Amino acid sequence: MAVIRRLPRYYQYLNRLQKKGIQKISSTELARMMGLTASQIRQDLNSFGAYGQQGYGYNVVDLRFEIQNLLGLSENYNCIIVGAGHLGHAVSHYERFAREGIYITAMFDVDTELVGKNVGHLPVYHVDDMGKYVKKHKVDIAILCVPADVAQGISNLLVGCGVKAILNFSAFDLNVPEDIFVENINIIDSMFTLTYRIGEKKRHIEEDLNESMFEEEEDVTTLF
Amino acid sequence: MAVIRRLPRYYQYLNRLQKKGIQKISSTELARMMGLTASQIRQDLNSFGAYGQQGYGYNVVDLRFEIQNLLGLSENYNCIIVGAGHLGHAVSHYERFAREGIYITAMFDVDTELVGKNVGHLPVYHVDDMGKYVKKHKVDIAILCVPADVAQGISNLLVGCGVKAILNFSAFDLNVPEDIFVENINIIDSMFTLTYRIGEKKRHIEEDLNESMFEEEEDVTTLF
DNA sequence: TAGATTGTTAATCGATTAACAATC
DNA sequence: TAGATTGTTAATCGATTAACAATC
Repeated sequence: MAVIRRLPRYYQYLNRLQKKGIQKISSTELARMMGLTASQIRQDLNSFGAYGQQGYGYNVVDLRFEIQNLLGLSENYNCIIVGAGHLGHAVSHYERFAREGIYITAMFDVDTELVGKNVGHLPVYHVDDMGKYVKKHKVDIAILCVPADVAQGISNLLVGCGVKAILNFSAFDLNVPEDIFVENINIIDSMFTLTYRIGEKKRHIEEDLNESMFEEEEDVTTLF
Repeated sequence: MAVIRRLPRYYQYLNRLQKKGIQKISSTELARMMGLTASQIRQDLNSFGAYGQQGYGYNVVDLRFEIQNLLGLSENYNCIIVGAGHLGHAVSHYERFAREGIYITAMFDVDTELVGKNVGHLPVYHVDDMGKYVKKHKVDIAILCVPADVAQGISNLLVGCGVKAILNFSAFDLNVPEDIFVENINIIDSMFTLTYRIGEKKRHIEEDLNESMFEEEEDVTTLF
């Protein structure tokens, strides 16, 4: 799992290298670029198959292609956004998804102000019609942009009608059967790791200050 | 670091328990709720200080308060959003931040259509005025909602004028001095871990099919 | 062939889990 | 006191790093 979470980043960097027209890359060079160790990169890539060539390095185009395959990006995916609020709205504008074969085809909401209208190029339907839509269009992935208090209910609906995976932006830990994949993006929690680190740094500085004050005191006693 | 990433979740669950009026919680019970082991919870909490009481468990109110402090949430933070596009717009509507003392006070963009206007209750200023604003208002945290190709440039500006931490929504790995904290939220990458898992499952199913076909063949040979 | 760099094994490190003594 | 549950040490597990033989 630790390796899998690095795969999209490998893919990102290889895309850029390819765009720059760079043909080969060594684990050492890629490590330097990505802030990893060369050893880890070789270990990671090798765990999926020997994509490199001794004495040469990795062929950028080939490796990019292999990782694209590993990430399942040679397939197409149907996708919906549930929750047509600001966040759903924002995600609907990510053009990158379509370029990787991930097609967002509709949005769902309960707000009658929104239902029937279009958000960007996407139609907004009522959540009541979601089950039928998901089955008819064989939706693979749902992007959940609803408030925490309705997230579990919506999730149950989605699972019930055959969605395979959920990208969950709600601040609620969904309970799903183990064959359904959930990826959580929790903006609040991410922010809290920042406030933690700012606070921790502050505590350290205060500690150091106290220590140096203590040292001064010791110096004073030494005087007597 | 692994523990720190769990802290916001502990905080979340303890908030809910407190709201429900539950007064004490054992590591076993909390573990069940959160899908962790009781051992891990005791280890985690103990690494910050002995907040529990043997034979009783953890006092919900006290523990919640301790974790709130650990997360630095007894302090206030000034925060800006850079990039007044859909995503910046969406984040500006997160009311939870203000309730935890994280005050978003302004947005910045280069789009002259947006500059001077208001997005929600937030004024949108030009990025050229960002440095002055950050210094004047002692901005601690910047939420970066800009395209990948300008992210590093904006990051340099922010670091240069004294921002302590960046919540980075751009699909670009920022290069910052080591005393600046960056938390990445990469929606595309998160999506790719889902497509990976869907693809992996598919591969497993195909494998199993091949195996059972192979077994059948063996059965046939046994017949002769 | 010599140089470079992978693939792979072994060593290290860190995080999780198990176990139980301490103690409320 | 007995029961419950933490705090803490030791054992296990997994992930990262180091090292080097294989080989292009």
